[in-house]
Amino acid sequence: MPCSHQPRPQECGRNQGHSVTTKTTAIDPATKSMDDIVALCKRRGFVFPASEIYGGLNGFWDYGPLGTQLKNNLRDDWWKNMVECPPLDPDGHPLQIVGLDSAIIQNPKTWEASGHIAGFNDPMVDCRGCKARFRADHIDEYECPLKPSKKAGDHDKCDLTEPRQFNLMFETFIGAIKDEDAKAYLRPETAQGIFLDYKNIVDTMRVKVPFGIAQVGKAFRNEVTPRNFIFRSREFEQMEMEWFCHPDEAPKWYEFWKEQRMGWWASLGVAAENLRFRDHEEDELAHYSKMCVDVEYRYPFTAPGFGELEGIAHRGCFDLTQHQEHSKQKLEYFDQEGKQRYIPNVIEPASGLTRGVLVLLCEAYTPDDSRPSKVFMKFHPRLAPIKAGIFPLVNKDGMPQVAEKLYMDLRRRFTVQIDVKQNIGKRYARMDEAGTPFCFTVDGDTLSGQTVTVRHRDTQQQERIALDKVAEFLGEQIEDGE
RNA sequence: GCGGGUGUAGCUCAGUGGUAGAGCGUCACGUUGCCAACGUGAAUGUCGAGGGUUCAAAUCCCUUCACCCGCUCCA
Repeated sequence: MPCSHQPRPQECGRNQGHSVTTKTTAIDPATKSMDDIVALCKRRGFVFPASEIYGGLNGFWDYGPLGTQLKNNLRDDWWKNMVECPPLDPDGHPLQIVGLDSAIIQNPKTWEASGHIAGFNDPMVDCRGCKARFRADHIDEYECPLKPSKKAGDHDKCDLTEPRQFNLMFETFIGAIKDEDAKAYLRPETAQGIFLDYKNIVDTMRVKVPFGIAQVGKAFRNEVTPRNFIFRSREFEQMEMEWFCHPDEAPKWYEFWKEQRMGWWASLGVAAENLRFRDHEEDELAHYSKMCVDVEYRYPFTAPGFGELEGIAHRGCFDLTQHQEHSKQKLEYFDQEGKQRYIPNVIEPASGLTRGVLVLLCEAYTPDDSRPSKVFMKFHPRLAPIKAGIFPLVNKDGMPQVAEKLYMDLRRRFTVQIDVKQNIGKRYARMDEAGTPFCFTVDGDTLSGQTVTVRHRDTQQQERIALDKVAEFLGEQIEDGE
């Protein structure tokens, strides 16, 4: 679960020694307009407002055909790097991480144990005079801007509303009868499902501490103010991994995962200057956390400042201890070699998948007045929703037939599109907005020389390659990037 | 939740009480010889939604919803 934080000025946070080097050619996000990005997302089928024909629904978004593909590609890359081919430990051995897909609705006791029911139900008080809202239990700390010399506790009683409950968890009811006994919650984070299945996994999967359990899935929070496109929505998707380790080794692994996670984001083509770490101050740490650092991105709406993308938290033994107490099930780990019994500590890299999609969209968005589309989406080829467009230069002289054959060939391995309509420039322009890194064009020389042109999205340059090497070319480009 | 702004075709917008419009995009046919070319034709709207005033409402009034900005909130 990403940790909470207050926005801070840019100067307060600095990259703290991560060793990633990325070429610094990125466009300043402050020059990108969120309105333009949102408009392109709709125009090209990345993201739509949810239930738009009924006027939409605040805090909910649909991922269109290209957005879904982009999100799946990001999710798959995370899964591959976390579960299927996890990083090597400092000694060069592959880490052990297994996958999980737990239920969205769990026994409600889960959320009592995790602290969410207590933490999600802060009674809030509004001041009618200065329109401020604050926690009822913080009433003495609050300073009213209208009466800066006075504390909120000094307000006239009639200025303050009664304390009101704000429940940030979505409630639902199990079964057809809607009463308190049937009340349940949509999970506000995916992490707890991992702790609930921790014992099952230890018992069945032959894992030994240290090991990890990874999960990708939806989570729901009844946010007070959904804002900034898909940055804060009420239904969102998380990618979380809980790393279980010996308490003595937790600080080491905390540093390890911090570096790993930053490295992964950089590997997706996110410019180093738009990423940074920000350590949480002691007073902003969540109830469960001993240490927490955010990976932050410079979003167009936060620039020149940064906003949260992923949180790496040292959760100590809080969660397993809580669940052990509440469930009365023994969740200790027995170390055969060390002959010791203990509750593992947890390091949690938790990122927002949908927030990651937003980062990819913002980072890829590249205005370019020199081209017909005026803008193109510079996705890393590995993440691009469409890998290549296949075009006959003109729709005659046998070119469509050759293009069709190439398409039928490539579609088995890659997400590709064929387009025979209208002129070639229009087709290139559409692919620029979709962020398609390559276009293969069948022209007159294809018929005689068995070659096609490759048009590169970022440079608009063309080169000629053999028709029977196209699949190989595409495979290499997607593996290595451009 | 508070304050301000916006809402008319897929997009950008015009229309201030009297038959719903333009450009771009989309689609079809023709054309095409590498970057949204051209010709002809076509589709697309309860003017965000609901209610009210009026002979008549995109236009005036009320309510509501969504989005944007600023607060607030974000375990």
